[in-house]
This record gives sequence, C-alpha cells and structure tokens, in this order.
Amino acid sequence: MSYYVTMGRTPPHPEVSQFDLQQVLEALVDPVRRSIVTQLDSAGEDIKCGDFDMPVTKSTATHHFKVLREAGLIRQYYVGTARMNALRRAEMDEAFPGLLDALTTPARQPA
Amino acid sequence: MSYYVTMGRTPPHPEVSQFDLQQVLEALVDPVRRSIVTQLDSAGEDIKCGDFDMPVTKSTATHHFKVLREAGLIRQYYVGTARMNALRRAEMDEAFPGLLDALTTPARQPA
DNA sequence: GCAAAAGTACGATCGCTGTCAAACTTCGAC
DNA sequence: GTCGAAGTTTGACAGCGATCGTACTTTTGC
Repeated sequence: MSYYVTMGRTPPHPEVSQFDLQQVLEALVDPVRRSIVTQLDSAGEDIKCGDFDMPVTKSTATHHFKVLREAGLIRQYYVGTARMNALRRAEMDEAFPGLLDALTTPARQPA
Repeated sequence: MSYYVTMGRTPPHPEVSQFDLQQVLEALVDPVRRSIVTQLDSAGEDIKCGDFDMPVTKSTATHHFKVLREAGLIRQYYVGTARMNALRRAEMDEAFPGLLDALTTPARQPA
C-alpha cells in the first residue's frame, strides 16, 4: 500500500474546460445515473458505490459510475476498498449554469 | 378542404400536466432535435419543417419532430401543405423551470 | 499469508433508436 | 382535374448502450 499504488487506482477526470454538453446529457438521460446524481445532491456528502440505491448489478453500476465520471459529473477516489463518489456541483454549474438545478429540483407539474 | 379535415391532420399534443422529464430528456439528448429547439428559440417565431437546417432526410426529420411533439417541446399545426412548428417555451418552463434556459444558453466553458 | 469485501474488466446479449429509401397522402396552383 | 410541393408512413438496417455473469484485482482484517 503505497502512495504510488493509490494514485494508480485513481481514474482519469476531465477538467471543466473539457466538459461537453452532449456527453453530459447522454450521462443524465439514463434514469439510473440521474438517480445517482440526485442521491448525491440531496445527501450533500460523498457516497461510496455500494451505498447507493440501485436496481442493477455491481458490474452495471461500475459502468454507470464510469459514464458519470467521464462526463465530469462526479469525482471518484478510493478509501480502502471503497470507492467514494463526489458530485462536482460547482464545476458543473460553472460549465452549464442551471442545468443540474433543473434536474435535481422536483418538477412542478408532472406526476 | 374543410375545418374537419384540417383538424384530422392535427397531431396529438400532450398537456403540461402530462409532461414527463424522462421523455423530455430523451428528446433533447439527440443533437439534431436539440438543434431544432435551439433554432426555434433563437428565431423567436414559428418555423416550418422544411426551413430548418438539418443534416438528415425528410423522413428522418419527420421522426424527430414527432419525438419533440410527443414530449411536449413543440406544437405543430398545418398551414396549407406546410407544417409549422412552435416552441412550447412557457409550458416547458412551467413544468421544468430552468431546463430550456440551461440548454439554449450558450455554455460558458466548453469548446 | 489467507479469506473476505468491494469493485473492475471482459464478453455476450438484446432491445432500442437514428437512419434511409420508396411508396403514399394532402393540399395549393394553374 | 393534374401536377408539384411538402410531409408521412412503412420496412429494413446498423450501431450503440444497458444489462448480466464470470473471472479477476486490490485492499483490509485476522
């Protein structure tokens, strides 16, 4: 367990300047992934992969986290064997003002 | 050419109370459809199907308009042989405040 | 060291959707 | 009425992406 090894397990994260609207929308259009974002937003704190409420297997969950991470929506880091997930709120707001607000705010009319 | 016939050609439109976020996002995730919405928004007036700048054939365009209409994003009506398209801005804002703003406002950071 | 826990990687399905071409319908103009 | 313009409908096709199971890796705790 060295610092180097830990870094080697840190996946790549895009910078704000690299955020792409198309990619972000493709990430958010999936209900499971949108639920992940919503849970992170309402929790207000980082959540480990295994602690989300999700109707899919672990391998599928890994896929969803990867899509969210590569779009810039979440930041992932390890704590022991657990992978923590943090919502990149401020950075998303900087790139796409109002977008996350519109999606995390409960809708007015719809059922 | 009677009033009845004209009505018979009017396609069904959902009411605001029936708008569904999932459906709206699925409509807006497609670049061609998002471009349609953007063009309507910046034009500020109704546009006929044939007057949009689109990289697809007519039959594909028909499909895209249908998806947008069924999601509640546009309202369609006939004027002669031309089918006009109106952005349902106010109704969308009522159902999902800030969503269209976030998508029609040019992004800050991204390329 | 070893086993268990937590995720990841890889292949394989499988359904959905964006696309087109071709045939058809509707309306307006002449 | 005939013709052209404008869209629609239908069927086919291709590619993508969500899903799962299985095998693998990494770390912690004993």
